[in-house]
Amino acid sequence: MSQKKQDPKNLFALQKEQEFEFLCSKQGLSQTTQRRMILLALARRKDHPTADQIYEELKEQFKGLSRTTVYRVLETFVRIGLVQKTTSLDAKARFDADTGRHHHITCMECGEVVDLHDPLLNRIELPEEKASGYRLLDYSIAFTGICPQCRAK
Amino acid sequence: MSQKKQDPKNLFALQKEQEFEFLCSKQGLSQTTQRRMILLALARRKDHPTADQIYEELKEQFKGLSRTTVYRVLETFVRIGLVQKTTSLDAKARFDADTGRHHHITCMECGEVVDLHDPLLNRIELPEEKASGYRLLDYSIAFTGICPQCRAK
DNA sequence: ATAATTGCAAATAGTTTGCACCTAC
DNA sequence: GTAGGTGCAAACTATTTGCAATTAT
Repeated sequence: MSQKKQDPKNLFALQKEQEFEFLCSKQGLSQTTQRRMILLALARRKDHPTADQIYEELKEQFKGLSRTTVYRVLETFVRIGLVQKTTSLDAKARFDADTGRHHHITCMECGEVVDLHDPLLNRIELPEEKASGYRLLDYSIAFTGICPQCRAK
Repeated sequence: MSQKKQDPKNLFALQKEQEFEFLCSKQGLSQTTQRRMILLALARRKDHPTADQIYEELKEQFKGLSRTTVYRVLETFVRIGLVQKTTSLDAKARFDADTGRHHHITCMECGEVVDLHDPLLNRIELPEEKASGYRLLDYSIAFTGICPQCRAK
């Protein structure tokens, strides 16, 4: 698979591509066509696509592309810090009987989630709707960290 | 299925049970044994279990319980506001090429996620480690709201 | 009585894995 | 040349759905 690309690369995408090249060399990862395409497809979008959405977007132009590769490449990108996942480590739904405003800490190592109650953090005022166009209802702060057990290791 | 319960109900669980009874009457929902058990199991825990974890915990004591019911009951609880989901509406992994600190708005209706860049929101200081025991690394604020398209409806 | 709820089995969706072939370095 | 990367098919895990049987009100 090899293909000329006529992508409308915006500045951000260009920047990401450089970061990609740098990180690949640094970590000894191959700069494959698939990785480049997947990164550019993601960088070009302003929403937060799922692996499947990226695959659907690319499969037309890049016939041989496999869904598996998209999943694998995206995980690699997360690992090297080129991309981030916006949902929890393991994408299972988790439930909480506490419906009051409170915050969560997710351990980066083991994925466990605990509550954080801190009145100081409940005073954030909802940003103006102007920029987003959304009607904002509530918020919750998602902290990432390392839990005591995992720190001990 | 019907069973006496000798649960170590803490205050919070007791409170939740009352809220459950109130919401059920108000919304014309049946107060089934399953619903009560699932709610108490969740309220008793201080972590954020998945539907499967709740099912695994309960299946010993309540032989006939079905995994399907646990999934359904938890979704019902979320719908009536008795419980909240800590992960995104659809638990698929979503990716973002922007790895700088920024925040997200998720539409409650359609599940779409967009970025929110607001320097004022980047000044939250990481709470002390004392309470949690976690080493905190970063955070992201998850706003919930209704997107412009869904508002229009 | 009757409408809501449950359990079961089967379907679906998202994601991961094993392995042979391919490609970047 | 060779280690790493990819594609395919098949496995797996989380979740949902159709439907008949059961239960709450």
